[in-house]
Amino acid sequence: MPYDPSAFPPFAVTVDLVVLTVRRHSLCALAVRRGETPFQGRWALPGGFVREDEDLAQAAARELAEETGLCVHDPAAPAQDDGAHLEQLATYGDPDRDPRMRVVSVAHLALAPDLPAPRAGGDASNARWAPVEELLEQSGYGRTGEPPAPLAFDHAQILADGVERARSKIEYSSLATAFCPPEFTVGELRRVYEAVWSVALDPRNFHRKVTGTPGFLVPTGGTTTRQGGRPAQLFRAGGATLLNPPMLRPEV
Amino acid sequence: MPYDPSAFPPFAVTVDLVVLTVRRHSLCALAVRRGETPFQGRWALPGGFVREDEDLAQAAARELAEETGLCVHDPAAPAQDDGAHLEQLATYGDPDRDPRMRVVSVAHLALAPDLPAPRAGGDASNARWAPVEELLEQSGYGRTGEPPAPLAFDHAQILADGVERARSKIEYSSLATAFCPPEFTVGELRRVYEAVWSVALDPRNFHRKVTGTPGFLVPTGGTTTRQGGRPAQLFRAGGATLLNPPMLRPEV
DNA sequence: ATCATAGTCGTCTGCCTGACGATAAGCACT
DNA sequence: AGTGCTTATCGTCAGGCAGACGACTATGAT
Repeated sequence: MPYDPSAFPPFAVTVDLVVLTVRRHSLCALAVRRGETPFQGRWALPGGFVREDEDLAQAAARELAEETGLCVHDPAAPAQDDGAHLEQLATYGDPDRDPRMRVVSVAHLALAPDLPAPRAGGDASNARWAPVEELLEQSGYGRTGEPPAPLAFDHAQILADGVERARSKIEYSSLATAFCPPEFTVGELRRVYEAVWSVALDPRNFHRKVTGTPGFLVPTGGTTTRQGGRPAQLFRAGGATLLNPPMLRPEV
Repeated sequence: MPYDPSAFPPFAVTVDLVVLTVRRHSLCALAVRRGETPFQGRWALPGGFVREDEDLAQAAARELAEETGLCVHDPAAPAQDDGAHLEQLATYGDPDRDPRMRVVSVAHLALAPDLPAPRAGGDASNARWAPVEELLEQSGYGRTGEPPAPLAFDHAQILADGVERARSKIEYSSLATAFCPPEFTVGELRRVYEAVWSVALDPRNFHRKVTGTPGFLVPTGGTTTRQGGRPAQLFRAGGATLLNPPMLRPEV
C-alpha cells in the first residue's frame, strides 16, 4: 500500500558516537574536527547519516569502524579480541539542533581499550582523544580552566549523557572490562574505575571485591609486571555481565 | 546555507508510548486498536508522527495527553497532582519494521497512577489497559496461555524493553511513587513493587526500608483505612530521586 | 643491600538485609 | 462486647558485605 508522503514531515536521521577510552589515567572521548559548515573547524562527536538499508546499530558500528577501525564485540562470539562495546545511548531531536534542517540523531555509546592513535578517514590531525573534562569544560557540563571552544551542535550534552551512562553502568555490570585489553590485571581494572569515576579506590578492598564476584574475572594463569612492582595475575573477562551486589561508587 | 536533500535518505520519525500503570495488583500497559492497515484491527502501542516544530519529548507528551488526558509531571513544579512520569526509552529503526516506509520510532516510557478508563480520541472500545504478560504472551517475550494476537510492528519488543526499564528503575530510584496517587500508604507502595516485580515482599522489612530512606517519603499526617485493617499513615513522595542503597529485588 | 612500588591476604567493625515474633487498630461478624 | 480477620508497625537476631587498615610478598631501581 502506498503512503501519502505529505502526511508526515521528512527527517534526516544520523548516528552520533560517544567513544570512550581510558588513556593515561583519565577518561577520554574521541573527537573529530568538522570540515564543513556549520561549526566548521570546531570539534564534534563522530557520526553520520543512517543509510537506506541499515539498522541503527549497523550504522553505529559502521561509523565506529570508519573512525577507529574497531570492530564491535559481538556477544555471540565472545572469543574475539579487541572488540568494542557498543550500545544505544539516547536520541536527540530538538528542532533547532542543526541549523540546516531537521535532524534526529540516535547517539550511541562505545567503550574501547586504549588504542594507538585515531584516524579520521586517514587524516590524523582531524581526530583526537581528549579528556572528557576538557571537552565539557566550557559547556556548562563541566567547569575548570579556559574554554577552548565548545563542541559543535548539542554534542556536549550528548557526551555528558554518555559519560554519565558509562559511570553508572560500570557500577552494576562488568562493562569496565571493555576498557581493558583482552588480558589485564586487577590493578589495571582498578585504574579504569578510578579514571572513569575520578576517585581513588582502596586496592585491597577492590581486589577482594572483583576476585570474589563469581564470573567477573577468570585467571589466565599468566602474570605480568608491566606496571612495575610485584608481578600481578592476568585475568580475562568472565561470562557474568551483571554484578550483584554492585560495585559501590564512593560518595564524594 | 541550503542543504542537498539527495545527500541523505528521508525518514519518518514517530514517538511510541509504553504507558504503564498498576491495576488490580498487576502491571498494565495502554494498548490501542489499529484502525488502519497494516496490522488493521490489531493492538498496538499508542504513538504518532513527530511534528515539524516539535521536540521529541514534546511529541511524546502530546501523544500521552491525547491518549490518556494525563499531563506530564514537570520536575520544576513538583506540587502538581496527577502528573505522569515520562522519559525516553529507546529508538527503533529496523528498515523493515514498518512495511510502508522507513520509520524510526523514538519510544518513550510513561508511568501513571491508576486511571479511570482510557479514551482513544474519545473512543473507548479502541483503547484498553491490558496486563503486560497478556500483551507479551504470544510474542516470545512472555509465555503462558493462548496467543490472542501479537502486538503490531515491533511493539512487543518495545513493550518488553519498557517493562524491563521500569522493573529495574524502581530498584534504585523513587520512581515507584509515580504509580501512586499523590497521597499513598506504605502498603500501597509495596503493592506497586509487588505488581511490577511479580513477587511478594515482606511488609515489615519493606516498611523499615522505605521509611528509613531519607527523602523517599514524607508523612502528610493523615491516615486512611481504604485497604481495610488498621489505619495506615499517608505519605507523599519526598524530594529524593535516587535510592542509595537500592531496594533489592529478591532473586527468584 | 636497601628502597620504592604494586600486588595479595587477613582482620575488625559497622551497616543493611532477610527471617520472623509481637503488638496495634480498624472492620465484620456473632 | 467479644471473636476473628485484616493490615500496619515495631523489635530482635543472625549473616553478609563494605570500609578502614595492618601485614606480607615479589619485582625493579639505586
